[in-house]
Amino acid sequence: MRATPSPTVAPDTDLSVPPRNGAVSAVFSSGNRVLDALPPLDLAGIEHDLEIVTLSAHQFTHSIGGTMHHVDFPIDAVLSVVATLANGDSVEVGTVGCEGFVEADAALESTISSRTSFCQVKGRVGRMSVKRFDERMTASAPFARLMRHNVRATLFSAQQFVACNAKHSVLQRCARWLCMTADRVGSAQFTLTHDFLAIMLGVRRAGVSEAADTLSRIGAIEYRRGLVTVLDKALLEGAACECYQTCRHAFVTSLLG
Amino acid sequence: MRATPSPTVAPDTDLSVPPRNGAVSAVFSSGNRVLDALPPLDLAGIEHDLEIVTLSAHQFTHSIGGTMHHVDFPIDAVLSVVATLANGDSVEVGTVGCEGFVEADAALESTISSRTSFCQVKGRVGRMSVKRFDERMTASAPFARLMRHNVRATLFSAQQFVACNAKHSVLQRCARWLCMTADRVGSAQFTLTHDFLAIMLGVRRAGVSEAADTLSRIGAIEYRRGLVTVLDKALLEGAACECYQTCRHAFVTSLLG
DNA sequence: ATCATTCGGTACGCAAACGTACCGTGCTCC
DNA sequence: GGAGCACGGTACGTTTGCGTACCGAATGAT
Repeated sequence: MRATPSPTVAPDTDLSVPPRNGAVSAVFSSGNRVLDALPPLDLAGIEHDLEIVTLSAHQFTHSIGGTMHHVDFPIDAVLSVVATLANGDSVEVGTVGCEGFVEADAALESTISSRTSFCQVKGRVGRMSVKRFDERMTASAPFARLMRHNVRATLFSAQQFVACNAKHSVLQRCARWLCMTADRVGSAQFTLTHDFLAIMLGVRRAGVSEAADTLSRIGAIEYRRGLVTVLDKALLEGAACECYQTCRHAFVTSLLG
Repeated sequence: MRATPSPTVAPDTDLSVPPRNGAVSAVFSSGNRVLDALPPLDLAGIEHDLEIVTLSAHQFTHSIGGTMHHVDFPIDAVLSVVATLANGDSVEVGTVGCEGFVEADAALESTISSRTSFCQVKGRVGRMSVKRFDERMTASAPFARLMRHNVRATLFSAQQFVACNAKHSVLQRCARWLCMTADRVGSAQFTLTHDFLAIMLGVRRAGVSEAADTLSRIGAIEYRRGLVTVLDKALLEGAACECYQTCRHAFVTSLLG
């Protein structure tokens, strides 16, 4: 499931996938950083509320306007939240990996999905029913606080992308996206076609191909038929706009309570 | 304070400024639609928690990273929430009028402002201390619910702007902004320089001038040295992208409980 | 009344990104 | 092994918007 990590991606990057503890560990670890940031008492029994679901690429998890039945806490899957415009174009408005959950609405006293979400990079999520989620929001102040802080980071990120889309180049945004996703899958390698990244960024497919070519030439990535490999994370970060670090910081902070 | 309404802007537009009741009315009305959507019991005594502050144009209300001392519920002022990029450019990531409040962070268990906000169109806000805000969040479930639903609409809007900035033209975005602001000030006339709108949209000043010229030619607006007048709202809406209606709908819905 | 400043109309060349298209290659499925 | 398809490299002309600059008009200050 997990690709061989590239030596240039530190396995303990703040937002990368934490190792899941086996039976030898005294403390349960879900693999999702938000849940794992809970105090032990508030994490207690959470394994019974989580169904581990393996999502395949492009599988939908939430539909705009639909009733939200469950909340997904990604482990090594990466989900995309998209907005669909009147002409049918979809643009990614948020990416969620092990540092967050889908959807934010659940923490805002709503049971209707305000956006459509789907699996961008295949992997596992911990799935919790909205009922259980609500019960925990009510019963556990630390749980509620953590979820709300995560929503804050989600809002912050969306706001950052507003500015990013207004001001930064296609190359910068491509690099940013790849950085963010590399952190989230916790691996230097993941599947992604130019076509899909183009849709997510709201640019041409050819534009992504050009950017990918540039990033390959400088030795930051390698691209082979839908499979990206991050060869040099530092170089990739250098090509990305500051939005990568800014958003990353927002999520790291949100986990600190 | 309120300019003569243009005949083409309905005075009872959903998001426009509601009339403030005088002593003749049995029910207190704050002039902010979120607060006024509260059940009478939960609105009780709120006038003692609100200080009516008149903001002048470009006056800051919240600074990124700063401690949040108060929450502002606009009455006829319009506030802008901006993101500042590494090169110093500021881009508007949210606009708040009588349909909302600043800042969302207060409803997400945070007392640190995650963004900078300032007054875009001069007018009044109802200012509540964070302490009182928190007390009401705890004491009144309807209050908390309303605030959280408002945050949901704020997040939705930010996400919409991500897609909007990726896909819509300067003309469409200018028209959208003017529509939104006209609703929020509840008047067909307000002060705004091309320069400022350009900064907010993240485009050139000259680009806004061109768009304003186009909108003037079709008879949608009139522009005179920092003073816009919406002559034909329907025409203006026609020039705007769908994001105007989409976001408007999100906020209207958020007020319904 | 005069002056300085703010604001917006307009224009120039330029760069980024667009829409589109064509084609080769690698993969998958018979 | 061959057919069909998905994917990406590349290229064309076009459009949009950028950066910049200049100027005149309206406004406000002295």
